[in-house]
Amino acid sequence: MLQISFIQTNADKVVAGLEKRNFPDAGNVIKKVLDLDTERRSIQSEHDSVLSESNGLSKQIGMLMKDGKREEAETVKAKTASLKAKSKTLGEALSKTEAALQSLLYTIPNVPNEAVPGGRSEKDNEIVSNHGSSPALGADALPHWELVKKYDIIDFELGNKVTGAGFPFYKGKGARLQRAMKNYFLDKAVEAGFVEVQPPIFINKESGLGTGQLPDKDGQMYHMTEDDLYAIPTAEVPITNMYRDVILKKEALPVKHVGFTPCFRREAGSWGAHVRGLNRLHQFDKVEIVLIDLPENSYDRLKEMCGHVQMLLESLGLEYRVLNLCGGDLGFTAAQTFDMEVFSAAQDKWLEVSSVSNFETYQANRLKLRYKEDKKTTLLHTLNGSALALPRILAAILENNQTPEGIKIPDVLVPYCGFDTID
RNA sequence: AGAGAGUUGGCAGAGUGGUCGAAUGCGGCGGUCUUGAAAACCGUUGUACCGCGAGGUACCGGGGGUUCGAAUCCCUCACUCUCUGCCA
Repeated sequence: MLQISFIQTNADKVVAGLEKRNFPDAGNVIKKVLDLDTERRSIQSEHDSVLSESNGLSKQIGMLMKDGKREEAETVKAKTASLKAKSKTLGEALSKTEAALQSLLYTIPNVPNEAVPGGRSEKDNEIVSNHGSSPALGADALPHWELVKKYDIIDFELGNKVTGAGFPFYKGKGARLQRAMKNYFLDKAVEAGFVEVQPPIFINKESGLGTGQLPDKDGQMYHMTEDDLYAIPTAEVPITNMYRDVILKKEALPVKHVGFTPCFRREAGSWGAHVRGLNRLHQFDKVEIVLIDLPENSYDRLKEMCGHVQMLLESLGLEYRVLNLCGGDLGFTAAQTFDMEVFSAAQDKWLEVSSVSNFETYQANRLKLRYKEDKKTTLLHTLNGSALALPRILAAILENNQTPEGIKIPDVLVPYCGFDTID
């Protein structure tokens, strides 16, 4: 969430930023925040001074008891009653105000970076660049959901039977190709200096709050009520939360991690005819890169991470484009996001395969992730990106590389697969 | 899952109702000494909030309670360890 100190000194900037996101009634919401904060401070001052007085009396009582002056102690004790009542009232008022401020802050998204274009929806995203090209497919070209049937490499019906829609089975060369991509993506990230981790795929409430999935996206995660755990929607959550309540030494920066996990998304309300096959799933595999660094470096790091993702896409020979997300399409916690979309030729569609974001201090403030220098602690910047999400890459490879002889596996994956054609 | 024992500052580890935000040791930082280093010695060393400041408040696993006063007593939850059970 946003830092209250930042809002205090940059109220206009915050309001303007929120308006760029089309956040409703930004001016009034920010005013409410500032009012609550003023109230909080005045209550705390008063509360603290009552506590201070009461602490003083308690100490007096202690000393009197020690000296055996029991009666004098009783006299002082009588004085504490009114203070106690006062401190109780003030304490309750303080918690109430703090809670109100906190929950209001939780509803406020991050302020977009200046380079984020204005706009309402994905239609307004800025296309930064186009790369590569897709093959001209014949009229008989099949979309991937037909191809996977033809070669029997993914079984959606079986998934329906065993679990439900959006939980496919990968079979034979389909499963092996998934495994190949996973290993290839992990190896490339490790080469780029990301330290591999294999995190838990369930997380607790604190972690959900730390990276901002809670309370904002409560309904989008699978929730196991028996143990009050959530299935992760992305490895970002457990990996970034490794650093919750951590004060890093400056020398430890940048922190770079990569992890492979399945990701679980309920996708409530976003199901429909336009999301066929692998385009949208409840469970999918993803390799995620996470980076933590000093505020002054974070936008350079964002570029580096985008560069890494682009290198992967180029090595796979896929046509892709880079989008600078507009304010209206930006995720709740992000200050700036670049999406990478690959062209899936047979369905004639761009598929988002990576989303690389800088959260600036928004997550760090919730996580209490800081670094220390000369006795001063400062919030760090967190970033993450997909590198990459597997199913949509698979969809594009299947469609773009289909030939009469079968589906050609990109050269870089052949050593990982052990075969060069799916036929 | 059952029984028992625990959870204290970066780490180790005292502290069982009152000047305890917390002894001591180690580590870290600064200094003295040294050609340099080590050793020794001296000093310093948590986080957040409020306050212009002086200073104040809170935090001893989380939450709640008893009390004028809680690291210390009570309740509750989580986690760790030991034994038993179960299990990839």
